[in-house]
Amino acid sequence: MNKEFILRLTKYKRLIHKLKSLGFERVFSNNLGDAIGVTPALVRKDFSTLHLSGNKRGGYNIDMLVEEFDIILGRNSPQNVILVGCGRIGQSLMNYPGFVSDDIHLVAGFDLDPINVKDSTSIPVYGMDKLENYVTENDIKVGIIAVPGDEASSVLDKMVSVGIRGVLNFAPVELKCQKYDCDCPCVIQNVNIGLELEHLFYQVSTQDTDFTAEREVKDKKE
Amino acid sequence: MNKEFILRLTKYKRLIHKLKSLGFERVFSNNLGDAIGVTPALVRKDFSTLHLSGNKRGGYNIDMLVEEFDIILGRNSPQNVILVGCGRIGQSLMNYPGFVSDDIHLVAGFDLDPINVKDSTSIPVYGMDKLENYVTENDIKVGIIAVPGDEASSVLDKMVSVGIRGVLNFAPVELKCQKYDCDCPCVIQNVNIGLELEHLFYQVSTQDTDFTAEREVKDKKE
DNA sequence: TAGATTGTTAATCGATTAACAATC
DNA sequence: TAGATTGTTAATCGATTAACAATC
Repeated sequence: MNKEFILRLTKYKRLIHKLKSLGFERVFSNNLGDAIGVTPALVRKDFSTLHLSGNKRGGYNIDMLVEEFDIILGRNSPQNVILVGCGRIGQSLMNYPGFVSDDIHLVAGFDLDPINVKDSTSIPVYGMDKLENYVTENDIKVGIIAVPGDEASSVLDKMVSVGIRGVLNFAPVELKCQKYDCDCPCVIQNVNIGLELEHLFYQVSTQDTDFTAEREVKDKKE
Repeated sequence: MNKEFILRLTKYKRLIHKLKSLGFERVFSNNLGDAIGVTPALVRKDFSTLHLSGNKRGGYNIDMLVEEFDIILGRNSPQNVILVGCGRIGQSLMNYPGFVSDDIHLVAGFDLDPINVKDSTSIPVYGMDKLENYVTENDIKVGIIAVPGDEASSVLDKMVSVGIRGVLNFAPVELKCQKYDCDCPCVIQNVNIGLELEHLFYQVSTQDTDFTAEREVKDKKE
């Protein structure tokens, strides 16, 4: 539900997998908290919310956690993703090494431009007309958009209409799913590189300068 | 300070620029709130925090807002960024169209591998040995990391040591600035594509299924 | 047993919102 | 003036944390 909460889940899961590979058999809430940067109380609260229980003295069983987190995070169903837009950004995603280690499979690419429709990599690239069939036949739920900004919105509509429920958008426009409004059946995550950089510039410029000082002055007044 | 707050600032700024280009001369807190999806009260609070004041009946002056936001977000100093790692991801960033529209200038690339050191695009690519000189001479504060995961950490150290204060990391490892600990002089923003996709899978899988239901049952008990 | 750790409740904290006096 | 909008205070809300009883 909550974004921070989901982020923690993913971190727990990764950490737990690492601990298991190191041979740990149990772990305490304070270890987990230290490692992901939260208080032990929050770890226990989160686990309690997820109905994961530990032993009053022995902490949490690693094997149980691994198993439960795989269920919670849907790791037992295949993590298949398609990509729409196989230009430069799309092509680098097809070669992104992070997917392999995360057990996410980029299974197919789609593109309007026939120039990009080729099997230059190990991932097949089809024309947009094949999208609907592929998605329904392979029960794909998540897709990546890597098309130019002006095509992004219509590509999104198309994807939603064929059944995609989650979208990671790299096009430099902020996409929202408007069709079904609030009750939108598609989750969209925008990765806006320009926006991220603007954040950074702002943070760097205010890191140790007047703005912080101004706020402190203001805070003291209160 | 607050991440949400900074995100809003960037949204305000973009919106205000758009409104100015449409010929608006003033705008009200409720217009701004509607457009960026927050309450008018929060808009007024934010503006108040930033010492931006409006007229009791005439709203906020667009020209004033444009000018002030450019100052607040550091838009009057050049938004120059360097890139370390000019492999596939790096190269697609060099061609990323979002930078142009955001007025961010990717001014140079650096790479360890001499194969990537060439001027294939309009942006020059240097060897890593040139990094320090370039950064100091051009007073660069922000950089992008697009190297393989196992090189990311040492590249970060190098960048921080030559004076980079903000980093956008595309390597599939979560980077933290450890050297100076909490008092870290470098802000790091990790763009972890695998993590984003995992979020999506999780959200899609729980969108309308048991987990939400379970929580609701639990909430009712309370 | 004594010590340690969970699970949960109540307190805290911070961000957002509602409400309204001030005023253009 | 009457109406509309700001600026700010107090209330609300939700998430995090502290604390501690239960218990292994």
